[in-house]
Amino acid sequence: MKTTGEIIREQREKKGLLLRQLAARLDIDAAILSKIERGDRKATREQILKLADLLDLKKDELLIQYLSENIAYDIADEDIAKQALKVAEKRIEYIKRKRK
Amino acid sequence: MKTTGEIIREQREKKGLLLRQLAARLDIDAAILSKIERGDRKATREQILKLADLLDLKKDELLIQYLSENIAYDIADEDIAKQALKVAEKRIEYIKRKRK
DNA sequence: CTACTTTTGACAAAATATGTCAAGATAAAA
DNA sequence: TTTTATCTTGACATATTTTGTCAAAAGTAG
Repeated sequence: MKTTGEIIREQREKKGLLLRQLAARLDIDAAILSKIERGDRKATREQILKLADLLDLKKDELLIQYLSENIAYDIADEDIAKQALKVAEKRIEYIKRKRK
Repeated sequence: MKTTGEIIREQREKKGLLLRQLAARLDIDAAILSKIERGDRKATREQILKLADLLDLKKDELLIQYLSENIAYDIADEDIAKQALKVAEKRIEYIKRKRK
């Protein structure tokens, strides 16, 4: 299963971009982008959207990867992780229903 | 659907405890507990476990409520919330499989 | 070796989370 | 209705986490 960072690195290399070049466009130091690609640091939501744009990746797909990774990271250590996800799903349905 | 705060408040009242009393046992100001019960502030994971203990609630159940609420809060605004949850589930399975 | 890219770690700044306190709102008792 | 106790709210302080910079080390190709 690919990480968000791996997806980004692959696509950056496909485009022939250096860390330095892509980082400049993101307005951050190359060190951070390196860490993001390697999974040492999390990107921000804004950076993910910019990256999708700059690398011609589908925004929604990359965002799903990114969000799911954050969620998994938050609860993977919990024995009850799966149950928490199930309840979260119901909660979200509930919230969306209520908003209409 | 009940919030974690509502569950806590109900149980505190069932036990006949004042905010001040329960807060003291949690080692925080009553103001914070009030906010937690009303959904103004998030509890910490540690506080949730202590609360389950002090209020005779099942640790796992309260923790599931709490975690699911945090997850839902994080992504409820996203159109792709549900898809992110699905992928998160797969990711968690993947992580757990890998660990063994 | 040299020149270039990437990685790493120490540190700084910014943002967020967590808490205290005191004053205001609410409600029940006298 | 005044008094008393509880709860709520908002301003502020502190602590923790996140996000970033920089420079040196490590890796890679000519």
